[in-house]
Amino acid sequence: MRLSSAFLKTMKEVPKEAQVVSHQLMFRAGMIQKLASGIYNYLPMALRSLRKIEAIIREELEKKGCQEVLMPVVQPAELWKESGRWEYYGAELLRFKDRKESDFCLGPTHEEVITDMVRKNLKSYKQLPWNLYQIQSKFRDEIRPRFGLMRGREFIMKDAYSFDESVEKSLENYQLMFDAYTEIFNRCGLKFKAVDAATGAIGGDKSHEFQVLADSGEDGILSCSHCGYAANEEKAAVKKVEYNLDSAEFAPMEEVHTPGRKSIEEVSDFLDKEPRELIKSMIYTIDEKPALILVPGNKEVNETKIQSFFNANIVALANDETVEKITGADLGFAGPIGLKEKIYIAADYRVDGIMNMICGANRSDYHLTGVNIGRDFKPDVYGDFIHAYAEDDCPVCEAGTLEEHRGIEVGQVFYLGTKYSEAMNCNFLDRNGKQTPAVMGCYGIGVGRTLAAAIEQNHDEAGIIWPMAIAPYEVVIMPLQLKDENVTDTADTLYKEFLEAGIDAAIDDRNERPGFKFNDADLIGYPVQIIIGSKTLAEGMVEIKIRATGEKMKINVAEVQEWIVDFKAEALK
RNA sequence: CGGGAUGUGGCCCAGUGGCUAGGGCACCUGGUUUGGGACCAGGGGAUCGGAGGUUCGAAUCCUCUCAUCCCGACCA
Repeated sequence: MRLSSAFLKTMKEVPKEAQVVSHQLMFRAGMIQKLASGIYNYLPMALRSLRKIEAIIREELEKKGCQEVLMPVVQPAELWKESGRWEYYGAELLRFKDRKESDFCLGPTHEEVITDMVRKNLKSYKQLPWNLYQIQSKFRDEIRPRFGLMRGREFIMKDAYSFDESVEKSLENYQLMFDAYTEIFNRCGLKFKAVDAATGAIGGDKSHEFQVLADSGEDGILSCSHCGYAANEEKAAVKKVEYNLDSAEFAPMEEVHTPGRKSIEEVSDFLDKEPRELIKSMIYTIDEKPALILVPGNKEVNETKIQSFFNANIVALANDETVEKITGADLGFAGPIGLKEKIYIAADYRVDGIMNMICGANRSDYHLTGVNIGRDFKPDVYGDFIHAYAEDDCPVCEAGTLEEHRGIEVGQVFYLGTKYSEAMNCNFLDRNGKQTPAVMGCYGIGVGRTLAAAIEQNHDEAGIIWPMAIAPYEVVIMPLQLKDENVTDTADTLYKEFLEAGIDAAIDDRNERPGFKFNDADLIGYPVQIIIGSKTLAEGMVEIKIRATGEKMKINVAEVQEWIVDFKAEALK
């Protein structure tokens, strides 16, 4: 590319709306332009990098036997009604009607469409496995788009869907994709962690996220200091046995007057007890059915864990009216004993270890003390319902504690099971001639977010520092004195040689002063700058600057091409 | 959706009742420059987010509205 005619405008100043580094640098380097909130034009520099990421994705997926397809952005409501998601996907799904008043939506993801596509072709187990992917624009009407390409509304995503005849085969596919993702992000030059993850609205019950480590990341990751355990903080398990207050014996259960004391702090202060001796009793609505969740008073309820434990679509705190109806008391005095309505009681494992606990009495201004599981009540089920935090003990090994990092989720793999294939009758004849739903997995990579994450992880005060594999151009040739024909001729010759040698080269032939070109080159972040100046060239040399290290060297003109080919090969290893 | 803030040329900002709305960056022309975002001179570009109102007079005050950003809730 000759920069003199490039569609490129760099900026010294940052638009004030750009808050994170990747957003600022992409603006300044002339890579993106905002069209509306969370909706961007990708300019040539950005698109070149995006295409390179896509090429890496395609290569690695094809290696694993995936096949590329392309599905529509516009999807009919019927399919979404069939899967049940038309109702509960919520406002993030952008819906509209066509001229015949039929309902449509812009695809935020493609489980419905692919399942429909596959069921029309799938007859026999002999056809499987299939793993189909596409790279395409998605639209999600995010409540609060932010941080440029990190959380846009329209964004480029690679989504893949696997179909297998059995759970075992599906999990094999899951592992193949896990491995492919590891390759892909390694090749993109990113430092990342694969972590246990919650499944959210996609459904299913096994998932990993690929998190690029960066302080600006929106996700918290907890990983063990000792073993390999790592999980999204919303999913991170908590070690099972933690509390055993070890009281000598059961105390009698008594009702105590606690006027106006509602919160854990208020009650524990008032009764002069530790928060961990109290039981936090929260009434949740889980897919519209109320349930009581019990956790130790010093812990926080984790709604994500409740959602996956109950395999629920929607989990929310019950409204005040519901709580008062169920407890027969004001808000703040709920407990497991004496509820006016019989509802499901789910207790965190750690509640089991607490003796002579304190909880709400289901009577306004009263709490119960000396409550004991077994004698006074019994939960319907136990589970892990609390938030994990940094410095908690590792749930897996004996030695480690959890450490927190920030991460940018660039990819996620899900084992789905038969959630969609059953809802949408995506069946095949198995080895015994029986109709069986296909076992599915789905796998996403945010392509634009990967680009943004790469910048978050690779930049300095001057600008972007592209990893070689995803740089828009691998090298920029910078003739400094355009009036010196020796300089311009040498630059042109090298430029042609580079292109012939398969090097992505740009030539900065703009009539600008050297300082301007240096700053632009640093900002745009070409991995290598070839600087051609009259004085050095008179000695038959050109100067090379390596962006990542700042290292500069002089090299004979005749050796430049070989050098750059070698340097690129080394960088891509 | 709750809280906070901001809309003045492509970008950053000044102007908070009074003349023809200013500066810097960017852009165009001419000249001088040419190894880390040059300098001088000239020039083009704005119905001050939009609508309504108050006023002799509104970018400035009031009402409504739209858009954008931040925090939260929410979210593969």
